[in-house]
Amino acid sequence: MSALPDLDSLKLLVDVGVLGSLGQAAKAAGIAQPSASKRVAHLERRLGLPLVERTPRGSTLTAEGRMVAGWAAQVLAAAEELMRAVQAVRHGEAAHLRVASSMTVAEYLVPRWLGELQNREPDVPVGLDVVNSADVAARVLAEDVELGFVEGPSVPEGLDSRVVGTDRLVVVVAPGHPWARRRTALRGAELAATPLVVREPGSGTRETLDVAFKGLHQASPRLELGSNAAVKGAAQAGAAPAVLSGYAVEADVATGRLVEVPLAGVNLVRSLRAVWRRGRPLTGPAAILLAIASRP
Amino acid sequence: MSALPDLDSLKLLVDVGVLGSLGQAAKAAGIAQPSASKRVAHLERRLGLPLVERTPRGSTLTAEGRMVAGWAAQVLAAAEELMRAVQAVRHGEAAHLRVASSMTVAEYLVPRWLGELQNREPDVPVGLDVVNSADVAARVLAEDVELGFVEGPSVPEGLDSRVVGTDRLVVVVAPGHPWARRRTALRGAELAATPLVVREPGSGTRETLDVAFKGLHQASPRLELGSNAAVKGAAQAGAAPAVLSGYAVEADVATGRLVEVPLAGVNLVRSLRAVWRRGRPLTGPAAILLAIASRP
DNA sequence: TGCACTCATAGCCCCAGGCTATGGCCTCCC
DNA sequence: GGGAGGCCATAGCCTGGGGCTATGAGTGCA
Repeated sequence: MSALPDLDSLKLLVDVGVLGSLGQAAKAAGIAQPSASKRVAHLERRLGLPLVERTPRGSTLTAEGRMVAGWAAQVLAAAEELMRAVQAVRHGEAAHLRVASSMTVAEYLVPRWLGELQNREPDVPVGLDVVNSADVAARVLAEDVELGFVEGPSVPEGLDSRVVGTDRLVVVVAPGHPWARRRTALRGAELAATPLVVREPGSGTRETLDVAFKGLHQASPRLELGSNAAVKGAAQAGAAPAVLSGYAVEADVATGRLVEVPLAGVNLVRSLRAVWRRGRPLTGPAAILLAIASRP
Repeated sequence: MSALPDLDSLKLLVDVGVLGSLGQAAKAAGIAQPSASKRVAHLERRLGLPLVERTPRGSTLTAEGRMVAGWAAQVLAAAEELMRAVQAVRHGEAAHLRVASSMTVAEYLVPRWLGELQNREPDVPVGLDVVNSADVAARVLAEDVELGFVEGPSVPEGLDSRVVGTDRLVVVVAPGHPWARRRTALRGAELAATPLVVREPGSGTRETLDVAFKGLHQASPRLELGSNAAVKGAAQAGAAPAVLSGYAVEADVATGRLVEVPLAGVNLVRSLRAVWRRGRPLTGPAAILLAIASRP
């Protein structure tokens, strides 16, 4: 495990690239120029690459520096997404806009929408509750929150809704698992009869899966775990195939930590919906957020 | 700018979730238990959320903790991708497998492929050269590297190739720009006649653009910049519309920092190809990497 | 030739975060 | 009932990374 970099230093590097000098980047970071100088030098030592070309009239990134800055920007974007989501979770009380969401949507999509909302309306504090789908509906009905996001096809009575996306449950295995090399699509019956690593009963993911398996002979799960991360971990360790939201495994499949198994004959697509109280048209920030979420 | 979190602490949090106790997570991180205890407490204070439920027989994540751990996992994945890529760039000398790639592929796709290669063949040090497309071809021909990745349709003589993906140049503007609200697709002629923020001549991105504009009346660029990050920055600042690889702006569009403008009547799709010396079939790690990259 | 800008070095200082040692709490088992 | 063995938190010590200021060297411009 090759010690992780330090986000502040990465930010500094990116800023050097954008601003053209160590001193400017230091100012942007709120530190003195020599500190920035030292930090960047430290980063160069740690990565073992020359990153910055110093000249008496400014600094530019080396070829390596530009590459590293590109990757660093990705890391920073993810970190900012985290901070945004945390803000929203924390500001539950004082928020001008209150949103409730079930887990998958909250984890992978809501932070992005909130990011754009913040771009357009920087002054609106947003509160985010993450609960299960049934509770989302209850909160919207109780007018605890203006807007909710839920998974699954059923829209509880008393709510208006709009589809804002779709999620596909996928089957993933560790790269070493026999199914990783499978060329023929897996049939629903075979999947149902296999002991799987799955989310716990009551979660939206599990419910979708159980509905899809209705009528098939279904083996008991190999493991039931309470978070997407735990399920992924178990699957990576090779315990058994796992079934998870496509959003949750996107990055892992892209980087090869998990392999997606092709699937046929079983419908694991579910729509993601925004819901709000019927006959109570959305206004202000809630309307903007819905518009953002509805965009293709 | 709300101070960035610390990756080691995030890793610790994720590990607590997976391993079920602070002490275990501490051991995994190579630190003593009280240190981990303090770090996690510190993280909780900083984010303003209770993250961990401590009991005398272990610790589990709270609801908030599971959410934060989910986002943290995304950040950590991006950071690991960075470290992998840095390793590959640095190990240029001693590598058993040498790869050259042009910028866009190197920045957004190669680290992922290398990640999977490392999963399958942990002991192969990989060297990565990032140069422009012409140089990639030269290095492959000179047998400096076994495998190259280039953008664009032209395959230089003497090379075999396989398409491993496609990239689409997209037009993006700051959210405040008039085009951000445009409903009708932009025509090629209008785009060509607009002063744009673009990459420098000689870059693959610029070349593709110039080819697509051939025959149209073309305005001179508003700005020419040497990296995708710089172009994005200028576009975000509202300078002018920018044209960039879809991979480069994916995250920014998703989070609303940039808005993609629909485009019609001009072909900005280019294929990404793996190239190798003709008549020199790939073997060993190079063959595996090609197989990984070729996967849909 | 001075001024304005760049960056690096030197030297000081402080606290964040590491460590060990200890104690409370709970469960399991003898 | 009473260890034993997990868990965690607190206390107190110590070190080093990384902050700061002050300064000097290099370059370009007026």
